[in-house]
Amino acid sequence: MTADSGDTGRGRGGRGRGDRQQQQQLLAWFDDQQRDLPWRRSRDPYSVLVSETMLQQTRAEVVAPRFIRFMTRFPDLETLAAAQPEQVLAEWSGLGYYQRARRLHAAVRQIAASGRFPQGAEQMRSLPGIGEYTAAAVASIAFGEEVAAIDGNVERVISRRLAFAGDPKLAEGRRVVREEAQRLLDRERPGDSNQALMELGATVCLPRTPRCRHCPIRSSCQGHLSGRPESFPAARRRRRLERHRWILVFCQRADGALLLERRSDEAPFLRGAWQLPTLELEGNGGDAAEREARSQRIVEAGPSALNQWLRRRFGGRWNVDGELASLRHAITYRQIEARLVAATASGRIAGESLDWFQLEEIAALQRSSLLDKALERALDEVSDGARETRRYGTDRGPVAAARR
DNA sequence: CTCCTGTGCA
DNA sequence: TGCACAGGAG
Repeated sequence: MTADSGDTGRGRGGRGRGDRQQQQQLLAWFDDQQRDLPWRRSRDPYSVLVSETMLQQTRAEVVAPRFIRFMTRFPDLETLAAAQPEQVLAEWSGLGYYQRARRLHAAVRQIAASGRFPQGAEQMRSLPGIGEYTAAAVASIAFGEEVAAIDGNVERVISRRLAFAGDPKLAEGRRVVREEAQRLLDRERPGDSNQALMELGATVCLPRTPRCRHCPIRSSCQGHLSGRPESFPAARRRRRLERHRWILVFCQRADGALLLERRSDEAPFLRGAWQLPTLELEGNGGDAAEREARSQRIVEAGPSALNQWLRRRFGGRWNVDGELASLRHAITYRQIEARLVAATASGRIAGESLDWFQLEEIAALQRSSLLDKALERALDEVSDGARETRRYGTDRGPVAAARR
């Protein structure tokens, strides 16, 4: 549903005249400049499915001879369906990603059993190994379905075309890219439109060095017009920040010794490091009891609940005196928001990974900089007076000194 | 969204 | 040796 009923605008999902012109320029370029690749000689859905599966993981030049071999050995869907998995894997050998070969085989067997190749992208999606991209590619190329096939190349081409500042992998970016890719589809030749965009990405709109002078649609490309096409797509955000909320317990004995806890060797990070006794309220650490504590929201229930939790975890009797400070600490993509509380303990404290240390001994331990940070803050707060400050001195203190 | 898979590259 | 990639799956 669209188009040229006199409107030049680009209402959402609609097509303006400019789109039509870009489509034609893109197709003309593709007709003229496309590489001669073996899978482009047939629109048979099975053949398209095989090539798309191979191309998911391997460059076209490498795939070309292997595709020919594969199609010689398994020329049609029924032949492949009848083959043993070992035969298929043997033919796939050297291409890697054997799980994909197994899924292709399983999908082909399902299709053969059903007696008919699924006619649309939507139906194909339910087959093993066929995701959004592959379904759209096969449906558009083999069946002329008007659906954009978005692979990494298309994502880059469109991001540049729009000078899109966001991350095309994220939900909003995916939507933006899909809508624009959809606009560039020619209704008569959606398969060629899709392939043209992918070809453009593979040969012209290259990741590092776009060759804009060779691009058939540069006149409408915002990235090109911006003068810095290579800066799109925007650098992908690093791994999503993991947020952790911890409570650090500062517990100092009358003789000045501090209670420390050694992190498990199986901890997701900071393995084996000594730290203040720590409650991990949020994050993926902690043992079973700790996860239970989280689920019961014990800490939100107040200090007495915290006392109980400490007793359960470490034994003895606990009394949380108050909050000393809150601090932030970042370790690569993990961000720790820590509340530092002071507590006193009495009775027998249990645990093999729990021990008392004099301040001078701490410097020799394996510890994270979070411990140092916390100790400085804690000693600072606790001293609360010139005499005490001189005694532990955050600047001259053994911990700070050892770190230098 | 987050994880996973092998591969290829730095 | 660790990370980026490129899709699919859960």
